[in-house]
Amino acid sequence: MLSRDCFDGSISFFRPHQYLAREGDDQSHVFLIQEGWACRYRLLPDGRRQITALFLPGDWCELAWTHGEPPAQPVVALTNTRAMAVSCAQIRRECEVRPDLRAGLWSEIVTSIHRQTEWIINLGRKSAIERLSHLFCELFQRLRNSGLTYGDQFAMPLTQIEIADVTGLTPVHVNRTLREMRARGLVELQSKWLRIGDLDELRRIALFQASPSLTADNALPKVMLARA
Amino acid sequence: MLSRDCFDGSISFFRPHQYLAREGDDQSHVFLIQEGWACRYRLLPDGRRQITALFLPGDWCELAWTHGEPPAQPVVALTNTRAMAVSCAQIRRECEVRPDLRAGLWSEIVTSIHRQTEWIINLGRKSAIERLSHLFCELFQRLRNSGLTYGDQFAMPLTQIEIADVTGLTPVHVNRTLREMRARGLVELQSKWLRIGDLDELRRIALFQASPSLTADNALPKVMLARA
DNA sequence: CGGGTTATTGATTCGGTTCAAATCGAGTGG
DNA sequence: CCACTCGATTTGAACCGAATCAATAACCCG
Repeated sequence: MLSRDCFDGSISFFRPHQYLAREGDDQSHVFLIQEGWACRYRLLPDGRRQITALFLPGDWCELAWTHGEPPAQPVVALTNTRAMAVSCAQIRRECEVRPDLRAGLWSEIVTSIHRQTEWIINLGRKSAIERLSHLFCELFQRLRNSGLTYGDQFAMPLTQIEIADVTGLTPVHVNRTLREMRARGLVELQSKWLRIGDLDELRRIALFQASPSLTADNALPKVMLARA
Repeated sequence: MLSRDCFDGSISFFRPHQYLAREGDDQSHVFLIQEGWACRYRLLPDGRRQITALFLPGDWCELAWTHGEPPAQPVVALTNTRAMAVSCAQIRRECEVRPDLRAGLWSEIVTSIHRQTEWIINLGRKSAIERLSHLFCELFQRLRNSGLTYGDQFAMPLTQIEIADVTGLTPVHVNRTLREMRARGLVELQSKWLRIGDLDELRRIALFQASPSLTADNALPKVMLARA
């Protein structure tokens, strides 16, 4: 996993609600999340909010920035977060001479595109319970690939408000839907800890299809930057 | 514009509903769309459909495939389509020796990520009229950048059913919303031709923010592959 | 303890869906 | 030129999933 490898960069810490990047910032570095969760989002003028990506341990926070593109949206920590700041210039420099690194970064960005595509399907065509089921399947899979699940459970720091902002629902309806899911034995969510009651059924409801590259697990060429 | 440059590859033609790629295909080439529209989509078991990307003239159809990743979703032509098939192997080869090409492809993929992110916001948090307004703003901007608009009009081959599959609505409600938009003088859509009545108002309703890289227009490093 | 988020539940409303049917338009063939 | 078809568009009516409004309870942290 990415987070266990050695990279060159300084370690940064963030508190909940603290910005990793603001819209339009001149971002000279990207982050490799080591611990904690962060998200990027868009706030509409009237207060509606949509979270457009979740960053979990092992994720790169915004490879898009590496080539000079400024952040299109703010990125904010959801929990206490530890991340390594890696210089964009360094990444570009290393990429010049290391085809394997280029391939690895490419692969990471393709993965993030797949995830976004799934979110589009989720938001466009699924019911509330399908959306929540999908979200939990995705989180379980991502965290499991990073060794951050414990049996059928994992730490789930999102509030119901944040879950609503991911799934395009209202907090009230998230609450009701969670109650139903609990009643049906699908999942149990309490004190920031999520237990999967019935993974198969959850996947079925979510219409979840494990992405090929993730089932053939860790087949993804993993990105490494040698310590300078 | 991409479509006017010289690339190496054979020209393919597709009829509406014909596949450019199927899910999981071993895709040895990508397409540079020269004329016509295509889309990628997911079909849910019960028939619900969500279109997850639109490919217009000048677009690469699925740079994600270049590094061996098979298509995660089918891509189908929406109109008669002419496209150049460019070998993935050739792209990878050229990338090895041409940093400018790498940068160009990177920039293209970042643009597509931004578009996907906007769709997530659209589907997650916007009303029907806001979604349609956004879609039309996006199409207008993309086509204008390719010189395919004529004053305040452009060819819009999508049926209302397809518009529904893009915006996550039902065809019936798309129809009603279009009627309202027509009544308010925002847009007029007839016989596959769309006229923008009030672009400023349309943008305001859509909560549309022109992407920075697109307003600084054609500032994007344009991708070129020399004819071999 | 106290104040502020977060979670929960009820009542009501509403945007959008669903079902149904009529209309329109472009082909196609007689 | 007309009859016929088939898809796309348009409109109506009833319904429903989720939003909204409102109020309380639980929790967390300083």
